[in-house]
Amino acid sequence: MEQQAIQIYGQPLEDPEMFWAPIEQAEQGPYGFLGDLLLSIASGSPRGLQIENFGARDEDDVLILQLLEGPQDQANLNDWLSGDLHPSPLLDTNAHYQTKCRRSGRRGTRKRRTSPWNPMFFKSRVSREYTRRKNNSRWTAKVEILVQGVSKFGVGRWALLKQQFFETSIRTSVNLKDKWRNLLKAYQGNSQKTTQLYLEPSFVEQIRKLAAKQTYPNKRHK
DNA sequence: TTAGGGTTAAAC
DNA sequence: GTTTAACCCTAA
Repeated sequence: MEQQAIQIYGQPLEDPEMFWAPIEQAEQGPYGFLGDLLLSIASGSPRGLQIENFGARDEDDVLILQLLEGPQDQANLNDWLSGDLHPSPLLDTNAHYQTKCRRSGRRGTRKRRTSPWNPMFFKSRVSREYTRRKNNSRWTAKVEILVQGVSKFGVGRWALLKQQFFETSIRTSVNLKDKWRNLLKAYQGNSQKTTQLYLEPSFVEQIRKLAAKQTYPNKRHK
């Protein structure tokens, strides 16, 4: 089957797996953000376009906006990128970020790496760090669901947990596993004084009990 | 698919 | 400069 090359600002997109960029929401939320626009690409062709919410709303949920399946979708893609369908700060995301997305005060949702989505970027080689790493959105309320899932399925059943408890979440099964490991590091045994995430003491106790009952690491489940 | 070491950016 | 937590890599 023929594959239409994807173009952004007239530049052919090489072969990244994914790009992301912030998009503004029409009505201002706490951070003037609706979320991140993500373009998934597989084997040189667009596979999906979605919004990844974070900050302003539930940072874990993913809203699939549109699946890009046919050649006609290139037009839709261009509309999205040019801001015809949605206001987008793609041309100067850094300024956008600095002025609108900065949080002050103690700890909060982590900032994301500034989006590389601009013409300059596309003229040069696409680097791995920008295409692969989606860094640092903080876990918040969903930690409770993670613990609930672990208590139901046990430690190590991450794929099952993902399927049952985090179906629409951006968190992957590996993310869930990593988060559990971090929770244990933070709350198991020793001091809690350097822990960044505050959890209710009773909730911390719950984690400790689970950890004691079922130590990590655990043996593999196929 | 999971366990566990490694890497990174934010927080301190 | 050090620590924390999110994310990456990959053998088995």
